[in-house]
Amino acid sequence: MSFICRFAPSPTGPLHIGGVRTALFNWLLAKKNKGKFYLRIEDTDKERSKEEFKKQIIDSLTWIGINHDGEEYIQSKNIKKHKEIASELLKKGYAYKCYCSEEEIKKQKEKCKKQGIPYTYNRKWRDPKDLKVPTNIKPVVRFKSKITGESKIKDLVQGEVNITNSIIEDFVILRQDGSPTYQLSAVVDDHEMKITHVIRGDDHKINTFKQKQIYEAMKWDIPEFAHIPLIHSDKGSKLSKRDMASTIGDYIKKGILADALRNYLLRLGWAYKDKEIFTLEESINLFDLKGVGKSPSKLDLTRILSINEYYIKNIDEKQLFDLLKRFAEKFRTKIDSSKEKSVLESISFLKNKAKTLDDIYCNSEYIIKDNIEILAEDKKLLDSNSKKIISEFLEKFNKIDNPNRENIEKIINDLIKKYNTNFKGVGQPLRIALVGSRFGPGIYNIILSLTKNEVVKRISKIN
RNA sequence: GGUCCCAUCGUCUAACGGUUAGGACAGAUGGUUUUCAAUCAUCUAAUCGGGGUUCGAUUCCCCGUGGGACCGCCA
Repeated sequence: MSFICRFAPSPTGPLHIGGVRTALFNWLLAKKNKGKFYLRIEDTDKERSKEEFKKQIIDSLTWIGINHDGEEYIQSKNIKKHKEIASELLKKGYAYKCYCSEEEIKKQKEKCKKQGIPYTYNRKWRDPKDLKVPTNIKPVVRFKSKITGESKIKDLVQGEVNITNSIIEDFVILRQDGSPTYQLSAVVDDHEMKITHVIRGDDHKINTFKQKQIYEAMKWDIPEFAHIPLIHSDKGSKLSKRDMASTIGDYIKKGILADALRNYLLRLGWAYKDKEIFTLEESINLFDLKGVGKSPSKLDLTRILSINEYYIKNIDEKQLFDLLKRFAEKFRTKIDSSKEKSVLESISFLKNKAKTLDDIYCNSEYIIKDNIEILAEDKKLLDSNSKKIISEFLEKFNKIDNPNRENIEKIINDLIKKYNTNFKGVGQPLRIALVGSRFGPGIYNIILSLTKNEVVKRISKIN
C-alpha cells in the first residue's frame, strides 16, 4: 500500500512546536512505509501570508532533520485549478451562489447571539426560487452541505467519530473576490498530490467532515485521516504564538540539540513500551499511529532539558564541539581559532555540567575569553591568606616546564600541608583566580586547559 | 451556548479483563567527590466520581464532573 502524506502549514506566523510535531509524525510514517512526504505551503490568505514565515517553516523543519520530497508545493500557484473545481461543483449542483451581503450575515450572527442560539448560515440562497438576484452584490459560492443524516469518519487515531450532518453549515468555497477558501483548496490539492494519509492536528476534525463531502461530490478517493491530539501549554490550552519557547528558534537559542527535541516531540503523545531514548532510525522503525494517545499533552521544558542533557553527554564529542562552535558564533561570542583546540580537548568535562549548549558555552568562557571578570561576591573570598597561598602556588608553578596532573598535584598537596588547610583552601582561590567564580570545573582540568602563560597571567593579577 | 473529543503519579506515559498499577522527568533523603554539577542508593506520588456488565474492571457500557477543540469570505 502506498503512503503519501504531507504537512501543510500556512505561512501566517512562525511555525510552533505543535506544527513541528505534526510534521514529524507525518515524516516518520512516510519513512517507515517508504512513502512520500510533501510540504505544502498554504498561502491562499494573501493578506497574512509572509515570505519570512515560509522561510522560517522550512528552516525549522530542516534544522530538526525533516526533509520533504520534491519541491515545496505552493498552494497559491494552483488557484486556477481550485476555481475550476468550484465551477464544476456549481455546475453539478453541489454548490450555489449566495448573495447575502456581509452586513446581512453579521446581523444574523448578532441576532443569534442575542437569542443565545448557535449561528449557522440560514441557507437562504440554497434554493433561490423566489429570490431576486441583487445586481450590486458579488456572490460567494457555498457548498451544499448535507442537511439530514449522519456522517462518520474512521480516524486512525481517534477511532470512529460521528456527527449530525445538519450542524455543518453551507461553507464558503469561493470568496466574493472569486478566490478559493481553505476547505476547497486543501481538498483539491490533496487529491492532486495523491495524498493517501492526512495526519493533522485535532483542531481540524470538523474540517474533515466538510472536506469529505467535497471528495464525495467529486467522486474522488477519500484519504485516510488521523487527527493527533494538540500540544497544550503549561496552562492547559492550545499552544499559541504567545506561549514562551514555542518556536524552533526559541529552542535553538537556548542551545537545545535537534536530536533531543526530535526525541522529546516523538515521546509527546506517543510511547513505545518503556523506551525513552530513540535514535532517528529507531523512531522510524518503531513509530506507529496506533501508539498515539488521544489526549492532549502539556509542554514540559524540564523534560526537554533533561533529554537534551542526555544527548549532550552521549553524542560524539567532536560533533558536540562543532555544534557548540556554531552556537557560540550565532548567539554568544565566536570562539577564536586559537582557543578551539583547548575547548575541544576540554569538552569532556565542560559538557559534564551542562543541560544546553549555552551551559557548555558558559562553562567554556574562561578558556574562550582572555579577560575574566571576578564576581564581587567571589572576590570577597580572596582574603590575604588565600592570596598568599596562590602566590606561592604561582611561584612554584612557574618553575615547572611542562605542567601535568602529577606535578600540579604535588604543589597543591604541599601547600595543603604547609598551610594546614584542606583542598578547598587551595582549590577555591585558584579557581576564582582562573575562572572568575568559585564554581567551575575541577581545578586540574582548569589549569591544564589553559596555557602556562595564561595561568601565570591570571594568578599574577590577583595580588 | 451548540457539536465533537479526552480523562492513570505534579508532567510524559506503560499495563491480551487477572500486575504489590510499571518506567522516565521533576521532587525529597542519604552516600561519594575538590566547589557547582555529575553520579550512586533509597523514598514520596496516580487509575476523576457514581452506577452497571463480569468470578474479576485502569481496561467494556451508561450517567455525572472536569479539561480541551471547533463553531470565519483564517488556515
